[in-house]
Amino acid sequence: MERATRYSKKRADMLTLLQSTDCHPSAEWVYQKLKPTHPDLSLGTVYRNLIFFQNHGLIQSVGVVQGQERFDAVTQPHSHFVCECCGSVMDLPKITLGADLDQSVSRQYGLAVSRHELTFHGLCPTCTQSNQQETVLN
Amino acid sequence: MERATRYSKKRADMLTLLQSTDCHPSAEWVYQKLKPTHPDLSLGTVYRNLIFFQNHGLIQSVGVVQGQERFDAVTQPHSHFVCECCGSVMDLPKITLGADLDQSVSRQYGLAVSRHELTFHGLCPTCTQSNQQETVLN
DNA sequence: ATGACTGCAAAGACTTTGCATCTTT
DNA sequence: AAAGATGCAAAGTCTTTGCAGTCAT
Repeated sequence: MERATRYSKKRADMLTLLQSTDCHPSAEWVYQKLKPTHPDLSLGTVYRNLIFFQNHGLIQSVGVVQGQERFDAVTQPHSHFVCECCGSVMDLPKITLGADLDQSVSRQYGLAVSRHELTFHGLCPTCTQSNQQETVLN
Repeated sequence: MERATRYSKKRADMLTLLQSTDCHPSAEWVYQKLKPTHPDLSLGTVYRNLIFFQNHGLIQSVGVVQGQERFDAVTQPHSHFVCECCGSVMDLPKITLGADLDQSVSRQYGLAVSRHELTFHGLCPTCTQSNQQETVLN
């Protein structure tokens, strides 16, 4: 038995918002962005709809960055870069590994692989620059 | 100015423990394992030492799985598999991408890449089996 | 009318932190 | 003796959840 799903303006706007940004939002970010147009929005609703979208395959978790879970509405395969300093997450669309890798791992290790995630860590241009300035100043 | 570091039996035992397991422990796991030999151990100390080890390059975070941060004392490059059902994390030593990939991303995107992480998601053999049993029973 | 969706606030889970005490050097 | 390491408990952050009211169908 599936649970029926009904229309909700807030949910609809939330999905549109998620699909129109590439910043890999956190719950808090979504909440703040929607607050102006939906003054009575609740953070609980944001969390509940994030779970809803995940269950329906509309978004995926990109993982937890600096304590906050981040999400991505892009379903095409691509990699991510996470800045260890400011926590920004960016897409690396050119870097892909191919879905056959999942099958290869499945076979080699006897696992039921459903997806993979390739994430690079380091410093974004902005943070690299401010780190250098710090070095000069000290 | 660096802060001096002094010997501590608890810290030493904690590192040994981390280095002698491949289960990618959480803070809680470490705490429970050390409790028998260190009855007065505090969870705060575990967290503080995990940060200490990270700062000294002795362990790395594998990310947050089902709400808990997991760590790895293996420094050689390798990939991971995370079971979405039970949260177990296993090494995939045969699957590596080569460090030149980091440099390639650095050049292509103008980022200071320090490392990458390749993680596969799916169901481990145990959970695959119990899921099938459920299906049969329903 | 039914049942899904939401706001609100409380509760939960994990992690961090302040302070007094103990330990290493 | 000085300064790092720890225990304990309180506080902090992010997320989940129960319940009553609201809204879509």
